[in-house]
Amino acid sequence: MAEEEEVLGNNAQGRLRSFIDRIERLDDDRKAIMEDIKEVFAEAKGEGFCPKTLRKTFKISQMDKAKRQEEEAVLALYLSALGLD
Amino acid sequence: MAEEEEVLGNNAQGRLRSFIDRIERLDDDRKAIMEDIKEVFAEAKGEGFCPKTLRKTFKISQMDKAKRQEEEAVLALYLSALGLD
Amino acid sequence: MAEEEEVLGNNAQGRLRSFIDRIERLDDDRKAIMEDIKEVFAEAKGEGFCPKTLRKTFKISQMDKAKRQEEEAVLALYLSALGLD
Amino acid sequence: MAEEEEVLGNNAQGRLRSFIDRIERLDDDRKAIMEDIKEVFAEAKGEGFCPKTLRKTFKISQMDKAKRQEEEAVLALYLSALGLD
DNA sequence: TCAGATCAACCGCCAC
DNA sequence: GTGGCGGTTGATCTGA
Repeated sequence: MAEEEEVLGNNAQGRLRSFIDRIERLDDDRKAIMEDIKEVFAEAKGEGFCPKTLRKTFKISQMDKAKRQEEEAVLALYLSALGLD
Repeated sequence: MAEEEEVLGNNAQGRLRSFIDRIERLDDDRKAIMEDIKEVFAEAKGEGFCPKTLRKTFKISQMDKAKRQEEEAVLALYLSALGLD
Repeated sequence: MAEEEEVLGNNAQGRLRSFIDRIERLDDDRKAIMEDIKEVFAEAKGEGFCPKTLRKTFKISQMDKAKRQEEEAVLALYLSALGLD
Repeated sequence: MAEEEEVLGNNAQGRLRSFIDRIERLDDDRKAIMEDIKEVFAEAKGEGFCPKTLRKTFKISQMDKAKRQEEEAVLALYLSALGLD
């Protein structure tokens, strides 16, 4: 009946450890996937595609079309007001 | 013999589509994992753990992994300060 | 009484131009300072100091300023871990 | 003839301190300017301008026009290849 | 020239 | 509903 480590209760302590472990595993998976994504961009670059533009393209493909056009309209408005178009 | 959509060449166009698709799939996986992580935090919160502290705890547990490497870096720093690099 | 350029209103247009101008000036200042910083590093390098190590040294000197606050944060973390937050 | 702190030589040590001090001062200036910039954006927002678009506008105003149009052309090409235009 | 690191901007959540 | 905050992303700069 030791008292050490009883601040949270052994039960809570075990749960805490379990949660942290699960998070760690999931986060490792996440990092692995991000590596994979980087590889795809690298491969595309190796075939002559511009990585920066590729990222923009992907982002736009994910965006709502209406919202995208609305944002572009506001931008065009500002640019026009400054004579930059 | 249509000429439309030939700006990139059919080949390049197919490659582009393939790359974007692969990225999209990987990104979906990534998002799914992030959802899982959120669920773990939510579950922990449901058991009375403070999510914010949990996050700090996880971060610190990761940092401690990195600590050894940081110590190496500090060593290198001091060596460098002595012009021994 | 021309109507062109009235999409934002002349007033808003002038304000926009003013904001952009102010930002531009400030950003120029910022860039100039960053050039100065680079010059200091270059000068130090010219005297035999390792720029990379110099950067780390500077960063550490700044971090130590922040250390006290970090310690407060750690205290709060532990309090939180005990459910006392 | 004390030996302490002689690793770099007193001279080099003084120079090092001087460099770090200069960098610190310049960096403080830089941070102050960034605060000013943030204030301008906040003020613009207070008058109804969209901060995000404002930032884009500023960035474009700083870009070389030719380069900008070239980048947009590549983006349009990719989007077109994906049928997203 | 390119990969890697550093840093500022954006975007969600959370608390108020 | 709003403001602050943590995390993520994107860009810039350094060093190989």
